[in-house]
Amino acid sequence: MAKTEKLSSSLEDYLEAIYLIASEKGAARPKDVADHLSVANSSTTAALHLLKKRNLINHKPYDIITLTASGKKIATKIAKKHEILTHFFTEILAIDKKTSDECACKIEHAIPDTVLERFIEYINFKEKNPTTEWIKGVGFAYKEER
Amino acid sequence: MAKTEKLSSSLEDYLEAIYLIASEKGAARPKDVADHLSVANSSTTAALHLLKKRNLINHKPYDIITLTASGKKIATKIAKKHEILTHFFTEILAIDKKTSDECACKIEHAIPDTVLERFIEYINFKEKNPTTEWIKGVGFAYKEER
DNA sequence: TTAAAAGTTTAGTTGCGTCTAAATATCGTG
DNA sequence: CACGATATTTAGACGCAACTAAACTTTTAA
Repeated sequence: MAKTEKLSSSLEDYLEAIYLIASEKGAARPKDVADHLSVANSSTTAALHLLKKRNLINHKPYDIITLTASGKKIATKIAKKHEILTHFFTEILAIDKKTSDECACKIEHAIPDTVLERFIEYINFKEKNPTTEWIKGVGFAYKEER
Repeated sequence: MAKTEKLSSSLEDYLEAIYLIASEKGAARPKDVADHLSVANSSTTAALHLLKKRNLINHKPYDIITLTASGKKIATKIAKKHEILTHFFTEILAIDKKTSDECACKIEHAIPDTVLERFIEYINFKEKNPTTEWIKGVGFAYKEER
């Protein structure tokens, strides 16, 4: 197994972009990634070298970019974080889509898995029990049980 | 009025640290700041130069650090963001204090004022109306009224 | 089928934020 | 009050992530 040092926010952004583009149109090209992230093409090239060195993507010069198995695993997790956070902002805090997306994009790299889990549980709880109180119920139950 | 370019996350951290230390023990010294942020003393010196250039702090070599009026205004806002986010994590998501603090510290720089306001309103609403549903009530009311 | 356009990479630069090492200043105590 | 401990600053370096400009490759269209 390759070294699993934490990715920088920047590299996470590139990986996520590749994942989203590939999901949408089959394969990602450097230009797509650069456009998606609003960076210069050469910045993407540099990032691709780093992601390839970590075995997260497959890429030969002038060719398309695909995710390796471990790259896909990480990218999926990042995209999910983004999605959950956006959902929380739009559906719970009633914030507009654009702002929600921007916030999610910036903070998704800083939210540990354990905290994301709580967001998910909280959202699910709210949606299944719209009239029940989480704070004094499940919230406190967590504090005692875990 | 001095140029009001957005502070980097890093400089916001230094400013917040100075504010917290000063609140607690009257005046902040470079060493206190360095310890608080777990950085080298010389990193703090560099940051102090930048904050002074922006007229956010008063500082002469080998002397204590104080906040200017505008520095205090910004620092207060950052500290408040931190406090609100920590409160949300601990009281709403029932996350432990340490993790909550770490998360708040990382994301406080990325949350726009408008979003923070929603966090505050949401927390207040939950605490005043523990059995009422925000999502289908006030949440949707916001969407219609604003 | 070839020339222009579009995409990609390389090379070199910059800014920021950190670090270590070394120089300098201040503080505290014998 | 002087000297050792502690704090602070300066100097110099590094890594990261972006940029521009220029070289090179691929695609497209006349």
